[in-house]
Amino acid sequence: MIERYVVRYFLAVVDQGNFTRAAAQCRISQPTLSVGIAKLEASLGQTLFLRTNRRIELTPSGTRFAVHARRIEAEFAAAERDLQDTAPTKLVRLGIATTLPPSWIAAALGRARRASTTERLEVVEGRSSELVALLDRGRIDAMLGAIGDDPRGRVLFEEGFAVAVANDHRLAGRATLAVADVAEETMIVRRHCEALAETSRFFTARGVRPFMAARTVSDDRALTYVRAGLGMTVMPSSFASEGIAMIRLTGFDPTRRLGVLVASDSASRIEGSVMVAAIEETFRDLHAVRAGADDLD
Amino acid sequence: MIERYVVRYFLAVVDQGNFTRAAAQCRISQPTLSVGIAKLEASLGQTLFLRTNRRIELTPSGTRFAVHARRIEAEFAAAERDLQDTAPTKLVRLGIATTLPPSWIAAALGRARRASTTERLEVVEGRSSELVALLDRGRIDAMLGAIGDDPRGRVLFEEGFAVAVANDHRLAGRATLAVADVAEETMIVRRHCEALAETSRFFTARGVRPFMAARTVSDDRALTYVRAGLGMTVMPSSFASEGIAMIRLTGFDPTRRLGVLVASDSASRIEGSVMVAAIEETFRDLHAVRAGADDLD
DNA sequence: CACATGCGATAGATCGTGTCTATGGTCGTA
DNA sequence: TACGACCATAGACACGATCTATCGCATGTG
Repeated sequence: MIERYVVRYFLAVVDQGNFTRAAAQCRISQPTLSVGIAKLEASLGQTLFLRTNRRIELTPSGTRFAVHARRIEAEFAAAERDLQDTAPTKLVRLGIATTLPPSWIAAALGRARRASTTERLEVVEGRSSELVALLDRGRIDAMLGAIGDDPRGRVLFEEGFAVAVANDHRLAGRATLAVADVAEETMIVRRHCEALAETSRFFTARGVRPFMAARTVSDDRALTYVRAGLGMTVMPSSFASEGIAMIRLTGFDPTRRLGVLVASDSASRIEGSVMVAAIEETFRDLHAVRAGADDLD
Repeated sequence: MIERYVVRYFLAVVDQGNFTRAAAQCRISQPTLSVGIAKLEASLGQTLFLRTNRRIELTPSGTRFAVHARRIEAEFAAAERDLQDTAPTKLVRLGIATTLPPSWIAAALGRARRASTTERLEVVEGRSSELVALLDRGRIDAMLGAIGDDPRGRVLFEEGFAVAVANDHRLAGRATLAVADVAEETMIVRRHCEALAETSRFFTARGVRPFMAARTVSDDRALTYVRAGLGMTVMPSSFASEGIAMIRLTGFDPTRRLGVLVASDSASRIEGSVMVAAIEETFRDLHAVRAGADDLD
């Protein structure tokens, strides 16, 4: 009996023309997809793809099946859409970590709003660790932020940390910085930073103790200080912005894994959420753009 | 994400108007179906059925979903049919136990032949135990016969054993027989009978030792002997036939479970087989008819 | 030619979840 | 009041969808 998931695998291969990319699109591993297609072919008694080593080709049977597959998926989608429309407005309580760039959050929320009128979004701010606690207590349905290696989480991307200096700073042109370069510099402490502990350990281990000119829990404030020339600070690479140069510090490479975490008991409600999907998409896109522009991580 | 199997569950409920019967139709347990429907409703954010205690009713959303569900199933079916038609003729090597009534086998094979022209059937005869061995060695794809409590098997029905006597025998009119009734009778031994061991144990345990007038491995021969008045014999109830009366022997109630067993490695090839399905159907029907006509088991 | 790279298939282990049995709750009916 | 018909819930189990690791096979590239 053909199940829907293999139909999705099949269409992914048709769309991507390649098993590996198709697997990525379905968010499964390549072997899983391979097995799935094999199973489909077995239960139809037909070969659907010709695997020449350079590219995948549809067999005649494959082409024929593609028509049905498209209709099947379309019909599922139609059913979901149709029923979704009349579903009572559902509330998604989303926690968003304050350590995400505000511009990204703005973009994501805007896109989420445009994505659906049948869902209401309720945003709760907080540090990632606080949000996880809220999630466990059932106060929010999902969270977006640093998720560490929590097995329940889905990673959207991973990013490194770098030193933010003002564009007119004497070190602004440098591609990388050594510890010695910053030893005599003035720094600003972002007290809420996920990598704060690791940062101070990094410096003390190397016998370096820069002067701390300010301590803040606001990223905006920290960036303002940097732009004003008060000092430099360590931030996630994604905070790159106007008037600021992000420079990698050699030997210092903690990373944070940004992604979503869904409360197990609200999983079914969140699953089909267009808004959450839109938000995830936005973050992935934004990261892709940034990663293309410079490659700090 | 709605999977196909829940759509099938949904349609079964719509068709049967009742969770319990729907579960039976899907060959799953009632709780499984309950959970499945609940899952479907959750992921659509809609109640699909009104469970009043006496009957199940579709909600408006349910009615709407039913339209899509029907289309989805139709499309899956169309895909399977479409591709099946051009699939290379597939060979189903089916083992059939000799302890099944020949008339049933004839009916089943006839219906199987009419069911499909894209499958070829190769029949191997043998005792159930021999067929299991062939199955394990990969020499046949499936077998039909007594399957005991093999967990791999699907039971079609269960039947008891009874004493076959000629219609003109002095005991022919009796509803049941006691051990004493047959103590002085002449019996015919069906050496290949699944219940042979149990039968002799039954008699010896009661200190009864009927005269054995013949030993045979052919059911036809045994029936002929019985009709000819040579003696009586113990057979599965399904062997009831013209000129023979089947009488239950009180205190003697071994049963045999008739069903199909599919080789695990050819499961995918057999799964969609129209012929195997037709054969199963035939046996179920025949058993139902017989069970309705008389109730020996 | 040797080596690297990209891609799909296979094998074995793991884990999620579909399925089961057992049981409870709620109506109707005798 | 007891019983039967029916669906929901809970906990256990088992299968299979999925994963990681690895192989084999082509095709480039120095």
